[in-house]
Order: sequence, then structure tokens, then C-alpha cells
Amino acid sequence: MAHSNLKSPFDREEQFAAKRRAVILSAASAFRRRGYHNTSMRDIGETLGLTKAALYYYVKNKEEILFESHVMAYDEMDNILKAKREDKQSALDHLDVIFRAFVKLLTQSGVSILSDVDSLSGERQSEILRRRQKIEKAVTKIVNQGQKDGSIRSGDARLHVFFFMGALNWLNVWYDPTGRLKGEDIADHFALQLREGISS
Amino acid sequence: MAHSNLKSPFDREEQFAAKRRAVILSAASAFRRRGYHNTSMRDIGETLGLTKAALYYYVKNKEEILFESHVMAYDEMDNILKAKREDKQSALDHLDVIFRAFVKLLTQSGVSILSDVDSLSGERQSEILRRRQKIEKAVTKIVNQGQKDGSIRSGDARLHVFFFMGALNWLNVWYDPTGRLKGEDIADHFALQLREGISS
DNA sequence: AAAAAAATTGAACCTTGAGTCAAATTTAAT
DNA sequence: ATTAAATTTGACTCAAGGTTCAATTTTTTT
Repeated sequence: MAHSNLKSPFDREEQFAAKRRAVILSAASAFRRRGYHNTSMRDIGETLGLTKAALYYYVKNKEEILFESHVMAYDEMDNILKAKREDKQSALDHLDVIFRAFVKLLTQSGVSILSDVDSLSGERQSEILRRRQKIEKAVTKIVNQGQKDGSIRSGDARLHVFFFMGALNWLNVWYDPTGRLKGEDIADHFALQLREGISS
Repeated sequence: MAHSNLKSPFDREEQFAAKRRAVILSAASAFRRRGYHNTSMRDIGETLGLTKAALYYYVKNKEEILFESHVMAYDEMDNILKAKREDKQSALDHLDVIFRAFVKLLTQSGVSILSDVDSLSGERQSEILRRRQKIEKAVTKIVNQGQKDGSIRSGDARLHVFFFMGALNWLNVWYDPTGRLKGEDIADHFALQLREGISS
């Protein structure tokens, strides 16, 4: 079963990328549950049926895994924020949609977030913090718009945002994917609480 | 200047306890900022003008410091929860008072919380998780009462609680004691957002 | 089937940081 | 001033875990 000599090397790269991604996602999940420093390279390897040495074929070092897992999470969040807003939609409604999507992302994909940023060094840490701020800024901007269009109560917009972003992060701690609470339900509940909390 | 031979040994114990407390508080603050594993015993000692070896005079090991810092935080929170509720006060008003106190605790005292629980082992970890649950239960109970007395909107009480408890924990990440935002202001803002979010 | 490339491994290396301890220093008691 | 107790230290041990690498196994190519 010969492969076309054009596609075949491409397949290779894809295979590699897919496996690398698997390494990072699996590790990210462990990091979320047990923490970065309580998860050894050995642990990460074993979960995938590999030796810790094998991991270094896919990844430069442990810190890179942590970094990439953050990057993946923020990529997803950026995508969510890119979703165009319906024309006649109020900023509050827009925020509702986005927040729901965030909750679903955190409960349903393997993607976790936001822990152990301190374990990143120098440039990497800065980049992640920059991306976090970027997201906070984007969300804050929506809140500002809502204060203009009258859908959102006045007050320090940053504090509005910190309040409900906390709910997202805390989710990572208590949410149990095997529990009876479905991501969708949490999204509904949280979206309402967010709305009532800041609508005017 | 002779000391009474009754008071003097008592002083000693107090001195010792005070220093031990200082060690734990100072370490807790570092843990909150940089994380448990990114803070070495050397770091902790230096902040206090001591060698790391000296720390072991006050403390059995590093994990004990982490444990005690959690215990201190939960002790404070327990105290806050003990505050008796005014008779004609609605559960919502009661919750308002408590939440405000929590915010002040986290912004003003050196007490931080809730991170790196995974770094505690066995019995210690269980105890801390037990205490966290105890507090969540107590708060949830108030929410339940509020749903009975009509001051709080119906819905899964646990989710109500998870939402605004997230705001507290997130506080530890973004709050900067040297910044312009005063703890009192944050408490006001957050209390309102909490209220609006769940009142009926 | 041989050769080349990709993937994985075992065994070692190395650094970091927690914990120990006997000796030195500081403080209090007689 | 001496003695005793409390406190602190420097030097050391030790284990854990991240990283490297030459050698081996597996997969793909010709």
C-alpha cells in the first residue's frame, strides 16, 4: 500500500503533531488535577504508555509542556472572543454568549487553565500573562460597551470582570467531569448569575 | 530587672509561638505570590533574616508550614462564619456581611488561601479539604435559608455558592496590596454583584 | 530483504532543594 | 561571672526528578 510521495511526509508531520498534542493535553489534565510540580515526567509518560525519555522526542523540556498547555487554552479563548456579535444584540447578551462558551470550554474540552504560571520563567511567563491580560481587556471592553448601551450597570468595569472570571477559574478546582453536573447546566446557571449580577 | 519566675517561662512560650507564627505568615505570603514549590526554605528564611536550618527550630518540615497556613486561613473564616445573625435580617443580608468579611480578610490580613492543596499529603490534605467543605456547606446553608425566606432566587444552591466563591479565590491571583484598589472598595463592589446575582 | 529513518528505551548524569546535626553563638538565670 | 538554656548556623547527606545520549527496536522506504 504505497503512499504518494507527496502526501506521505505530510502525514508524518501530522502524526508527529498529533502525538505532541496528545502529550501536552494529557499532561495538562494531570497538571490541573495534581499541579505542575506534583506531576513528574515519568507520570506523564506512563499515562501515555511511554517512558519519560520518549517525551523528549516531542518536547524540549517540561516547562515547554506547561507553556504549550497555556497557549492552547488561550488560543481557544481567543477563538471564542472572535465570534462576531449580532448587530442588534446588547453587549450584555454578547457577554452572555461568550461566558457560556468559556464554561463549556473548561468543562468539556481537556483544556484547563491558569495555574502554575509562576513556574514559567522569563519570556514564557510574560507571554502567558500578556495573553491573559489581552483576554481580560477584551472582556472588559464588552462590559464598557454595555455600560454605554445601557445594558450593564455602571461601576468599575475591571471589578465586574474579576468577579465573574473568578467563577471560571474556580471551576477548574471543583468541577468533576464524572459528576452529575453537566457542563451545559453549569453554563446556564452561571450565565444567569453573571447577568443578574451586572445588568442594570 | 528580674522577671517574675511565673511569667517568664510563659513569655518564652509566647515568644516562640509568635515567631513560629511569623514564619508561617511570611511563608504563606510567598506561597501565594510564587507558589509553594517555587519558594524554597532558603527563601523563607532569608525573608526573615534567618538560615533555612533555623526554620526547623520552629517547624517540623516544609509541608507543615503549608498546612498551618491553610489552617490559619480557615480558622479566620470559621470565625467570620460564627458571627451571629441579626434576628430580623434576611439570609441575603447575612450573606452580604459574611462575604464582605471574607474579602477584607483576603485583602488585608497576610492570610492567603486555597492554593497547592495537592502538595499536602494524606491526612493533612484530607483535613484541609474537609475544612474547605465545611465552609462551603455553611455558606450553602445560608443560601438555602435565603431561598426559604424568599430573599434568594431558587436554583442549585451549590452552584450559587461556587460562582461567588470563585471570585474570592481569584482575588488571591490578581489583587495587589500596593495597588490603588482598596480592600473596602472591592468588598463593596463584590457584595453588590453577589447580591444582584442571586437575589430574587 | 536490506537500508534508512523514526520512535523508544535504559542507564547514567546532574542540579536542586529538603532535612539533619554537632558545634557555635546568643540570651537568660543563679 | 558562670552556668544553663535557647537559638542559630555551616557543612553535610540524601532523594527526587529533570535531562541527556548511545544503543535498540519499530516502522517505512526502495
